[in-house]
Amino acid sequence: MTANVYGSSNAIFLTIEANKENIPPGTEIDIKKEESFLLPEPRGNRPADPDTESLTASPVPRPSPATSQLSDASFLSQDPTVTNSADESEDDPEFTSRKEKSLGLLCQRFLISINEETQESPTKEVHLETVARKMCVEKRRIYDIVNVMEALDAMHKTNKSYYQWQGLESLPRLMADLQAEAIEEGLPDRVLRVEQAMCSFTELQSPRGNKGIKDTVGSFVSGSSAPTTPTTSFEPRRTETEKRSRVDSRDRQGRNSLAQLCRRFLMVLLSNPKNVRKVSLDVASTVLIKDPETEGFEPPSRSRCRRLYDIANVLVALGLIKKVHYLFGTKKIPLFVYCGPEPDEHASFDVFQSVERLLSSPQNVPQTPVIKAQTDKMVQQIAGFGKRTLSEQNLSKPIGNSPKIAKIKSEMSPMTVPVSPMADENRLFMFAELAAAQKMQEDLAQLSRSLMQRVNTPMAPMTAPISSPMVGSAPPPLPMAPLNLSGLGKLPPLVFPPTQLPNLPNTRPKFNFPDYNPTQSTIRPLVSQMTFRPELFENNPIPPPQPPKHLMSNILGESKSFKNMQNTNNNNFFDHNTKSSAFHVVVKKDEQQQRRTK
DNA sequence: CTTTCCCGCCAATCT
DNA sequence: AGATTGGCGGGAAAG
Repeated sequence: MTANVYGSSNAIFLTIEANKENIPPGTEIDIKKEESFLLPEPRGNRPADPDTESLTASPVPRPSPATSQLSDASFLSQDPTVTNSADESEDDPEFTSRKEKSLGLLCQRFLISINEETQESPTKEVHLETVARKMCVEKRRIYDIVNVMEALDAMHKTNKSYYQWQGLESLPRLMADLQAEAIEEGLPDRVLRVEQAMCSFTELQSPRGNKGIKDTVGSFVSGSSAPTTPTTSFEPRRTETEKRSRVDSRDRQGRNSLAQLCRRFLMVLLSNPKNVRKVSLDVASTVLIKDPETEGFEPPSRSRCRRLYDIANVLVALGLIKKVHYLFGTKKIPLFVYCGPEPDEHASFDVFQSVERLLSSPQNVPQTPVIKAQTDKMVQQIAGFGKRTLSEQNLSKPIGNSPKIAKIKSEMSPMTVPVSPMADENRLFMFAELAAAQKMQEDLAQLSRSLMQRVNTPMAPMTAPISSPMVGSAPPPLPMAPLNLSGLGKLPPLVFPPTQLPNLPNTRPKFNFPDYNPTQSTIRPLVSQMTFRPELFENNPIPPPQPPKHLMSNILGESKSFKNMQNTNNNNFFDHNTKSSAFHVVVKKDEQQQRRTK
């Protein structure tokens, strides 16, 4: 009696109570698509913004011709799962849903526009005004995207309102740089500390008290860190204040600028080894926004975090990261998972292909007729663009003679890239890997190995490189290994659950992505199940956690939910009769819509 | 209710 | 001084 269905027309989730024994807390589920790709919710009458209207120059009149008509609510019918929500079917031709205006979608349209613009300009220069006009958005919005593009070295300013498009082919290299920079800066270390601090917050809040051992539920987030680059353990060699700012000096306060934030965000993700590159929103925001020395581990203010959403939306649109949710008790903790190109100085990346695939996926394409037509067009253009401009260096010869808009369904180019049996959704996000796959595949193990050596850190009980093929019945590698990091002597050890993970069938293909393996994902926690030992935390330089102010997921303020939970559900954190069981699995529910009643 | 994030004010910078 | 950029946070939509 703990499954509850919720969602809207475009995304339905089924919350199922999981078995505490079988499904580790924090099981990663979801696969909820990013909003940018969800279909717009037809909402009827909008209140009609009282104030805003008048004053602000709303440069962008109404909905763009392209999107204006998505009034058509008929698309709703196409999702049979949608049974609830009586709020649909309202349509107002005038009304543009919020989702249509999302930064993510905008970003994709931006790419299209850039394409068109650069076609006429051999110098690849684009005029922002023009682009903005073409996209029917106000210039301000374009800046958000441009800033991120700048951070990715995809474009740079040449003149007033003019930017030169440089493309994202060198993204792998950029990633390699960022990764190196992150390591130099000791970021992995920092991330780890923040995670541990968060962990302690969580721990303390456990209504069960924290004496226990296995009391950490859903533990902390961000799954990342640990094995992570054994990277840890290096003192921030501050030798590089200079390279710190690759984003040109014009950026205002640097640290808080969108561009800077974007790069650092990627750095945080890249602080982890392949396949374990994920961070929670709160950890990310704390690491990125707060000052390591002076601001402690309290998640930053709400407003300071908003930028992170902007960045994430753009990165999602580019297919560089995806967003999933990790369930922690009643909360869904957002995790950002890196799925961009593997850092590699020599590889090349094809964003357009990425976007193409992204858009080609029926699951990510809003299926409203209008939107669909729109995205189809985008796909076409992108396909063309990609061919024209990236042809040579395209690593993805696989698609060679492929149809421009290949409907990349479930079996998306299995012939070109070794793909493990994974859910479509999962596979969808692998496109970036796929782009550079073939070659990379062979180098991976080696790369990661060399990286580790380079960092020269003891690799504790981690028996095999994360990227190594799964072997027979060996238990899948945990995303985190017991820590034994030289630089963290003062940090309390993290203890893993003693229980053995069930063996997996030994039929796994040679090349797989543990993080995305459906089978595995149900038995292995995305984020560790580490147990935090407060008693070992004593001499820790890290400021002891203050009275918890928030839940993991609620970095933006106090968590009322949690308070309630503390008060009312105090003695049974795992109360299975509560809607908020600590163990829930959110399953994207597309096919069967089992509304359960309570 | 909480989370996400669009919108546009307005200040810092540039021309 | 006017124009560009872009930090920032209010508040509404979405969940």
